[in-house]
Amino acid sequence: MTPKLIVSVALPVPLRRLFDYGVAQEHEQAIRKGMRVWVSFGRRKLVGIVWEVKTHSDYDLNKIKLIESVIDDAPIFEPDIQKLMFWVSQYYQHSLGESLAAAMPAKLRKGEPNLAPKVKFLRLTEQGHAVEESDVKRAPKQWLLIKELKEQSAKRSALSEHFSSAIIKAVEAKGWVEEFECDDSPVSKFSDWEPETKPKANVEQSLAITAITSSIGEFACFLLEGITGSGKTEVYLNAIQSVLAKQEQVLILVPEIGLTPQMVSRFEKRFGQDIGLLHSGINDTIRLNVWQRAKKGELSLVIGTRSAIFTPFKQLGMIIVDEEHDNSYKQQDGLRYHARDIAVMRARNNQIPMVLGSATPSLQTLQNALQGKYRHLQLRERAGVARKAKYNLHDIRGQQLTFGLSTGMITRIKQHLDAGNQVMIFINRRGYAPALVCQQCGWVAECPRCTRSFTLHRVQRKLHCHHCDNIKPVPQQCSDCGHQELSPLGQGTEQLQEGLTQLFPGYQNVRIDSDSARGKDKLNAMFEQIHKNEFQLLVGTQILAKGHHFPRVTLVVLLDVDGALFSADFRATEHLAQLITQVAGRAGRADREGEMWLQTYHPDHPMLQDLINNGYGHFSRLALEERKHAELPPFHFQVLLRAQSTNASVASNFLMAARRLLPQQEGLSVIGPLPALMEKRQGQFRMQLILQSRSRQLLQQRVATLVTQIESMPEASKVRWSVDVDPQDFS
DNA sequence: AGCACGCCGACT
DNA sequence: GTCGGCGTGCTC
Repeated sequence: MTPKLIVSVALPVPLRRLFDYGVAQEHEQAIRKGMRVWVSFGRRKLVGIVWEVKTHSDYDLNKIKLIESVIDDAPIFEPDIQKLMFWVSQYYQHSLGESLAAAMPAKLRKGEPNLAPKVKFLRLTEQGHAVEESDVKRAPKQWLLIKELKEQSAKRSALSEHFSSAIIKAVEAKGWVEEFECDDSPVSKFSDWEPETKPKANVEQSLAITAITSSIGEFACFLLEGITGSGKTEVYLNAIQSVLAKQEQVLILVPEIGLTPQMVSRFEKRFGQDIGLLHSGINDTIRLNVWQRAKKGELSLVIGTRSAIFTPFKQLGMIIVDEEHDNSYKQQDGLRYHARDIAVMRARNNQIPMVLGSATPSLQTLQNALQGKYRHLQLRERAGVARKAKYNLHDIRGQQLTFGLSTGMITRIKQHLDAGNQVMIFINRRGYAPALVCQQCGWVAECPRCTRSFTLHRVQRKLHCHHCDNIKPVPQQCSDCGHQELSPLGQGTEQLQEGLTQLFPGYQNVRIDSDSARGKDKLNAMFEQIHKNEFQLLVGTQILAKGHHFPRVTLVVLLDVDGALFSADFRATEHLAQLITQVAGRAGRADREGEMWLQTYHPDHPMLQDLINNGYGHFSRLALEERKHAELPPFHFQVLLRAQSTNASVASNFLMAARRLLPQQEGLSVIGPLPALMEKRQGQFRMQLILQSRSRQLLQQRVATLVTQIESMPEASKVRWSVDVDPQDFS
């Protein structure tokens, strides 16, 4: 019998189309768009999202299968997210099913029920209610627990914060207390909370707050440009307060490593509410819980990294994207979305204001602000303590370097240390040395899969390929000539740390990079130690520049700025300027101005000159002019078609075939196929085709048809290919 | 992407 | 004689 109802289902497969299934009569009443269903697909079972409920199908009704089961009794995707995700899948040219899967908490993706999680509570039994203080004279702690439970039952987890497990077990064993399960009710732990006294806003802050709050209830996008210490967070807090007062919710996006416990506690203290946190350290259970409570409207505030942009809300009133220029907002595989850009679309759909905050706005956002698409709010005054560090270029041409440091720089570091201050040194390279070379014949230890030199890690006694995670023991001899003297070439954080131990024996140093900060709380623990002045010399990569303020640091040295000046990536100078400015803003304090030194072989480079003399604001406007002349983003839009294969010509032929599908057209330029910046990685040859246009609409249309054509191309099944809209990274 | 089918080479 | 290599093709 042919089914009366047909549903189009979005499935987590890379195929850019929907699949029709029949609905058995028993499910006809229950099924609606946005619900999850189990379906059989080929030989496997998948969780899909119902995207359309209809009465006929264009597909062969004899071949159509029935839905196996309907998982949800209410849609997990409400109309606003449906609309957003449809736009996402079109904009990023990605399968709708995979896009929706990326927007779901893992547990829902796996088909687990969308039930409110049960939480264990403890309550008194009848016997327990009868217990008097005199009955437990010898067990005062037990009496305290009983007394507390006489008032009301409580979460087991909350009780175990004040009572040891021995005490809880003891009263359970006596039959006085029993466990029961209940929905996790959002009992606020801030019942006795009193709002902290709000700092008085300065003129610029007040202007910003008024501008934002007067846009509540309509779409408006603000660029809040404020140097570090200018009180951006205070502006956020005030704007949030106005949204919360209307019983609406706020979503705050933060970079991957920007979410510090200090920041969370600042929000908790101000608003006295539970805050939903979503970042890499949050497990699947809590993730689902936050998702559910935000959707029900039980959480007013959610702070999260990139993927938190997909969190459903009952009544979203504002979105804030902090450190908007940060690159961790761009997903680098699968659905290659930019959370900031989706946020703008979401705010527009929902007719709510959004705030993009940064001390160093991305050129894209700045351009939007300059041409009036976003409102530009600036905080120029330093509201509180710190003063900005003073920039200096240090010409190292013809200088003798010890561990990458000039003699003059070593003296300067010593002076700062002897004055009781901390010194921070940046080097953008992990490990001991970026290469291991044979003294005799010049052979370099190379990763066979990437044809790039291995990085020597002395701590782990391993060669490590930073492009594919390939790890090898350190060879004892050259594999070309057999010579036994292999020596490290170049310098990484490990070697610099070793050097600092030698050069400054009286001072403690610490290395902070993704090797040493592995583990979830390790990084925060190290920052804590730095604040306690347990270390005076801080060595690290970019990770050191994000999110933290170092009031004791009065000298910052950047060792390798030159790489970015001549990079093949046109955004390298933008990123360097952002790094330099961010670091400068995070060092120093009121009573002593910090200094910042950039060691360079190119002290006359116009970009460095402009940045140190005129600051980021001037630099970025000049950089925009350059981008305009070079016809690069944000003035022109790009889409990258990537292809990889074990065979270089297969990848290249595929892209050439793709290129032939594009008609010569006014306003569309096609570059390539060209090898990627990382030409070979993990044994795969990587090629790319760049499509570029002044018109986003034209580009979008051409890519859409191109992708459809590629899908039916025979060469397409022989390569791994993907589309990257607004690529941030050409590696 | 999976997953199976299918047709050719080295093993018990 | 079979196990298993990855090329090809399909998924409502």
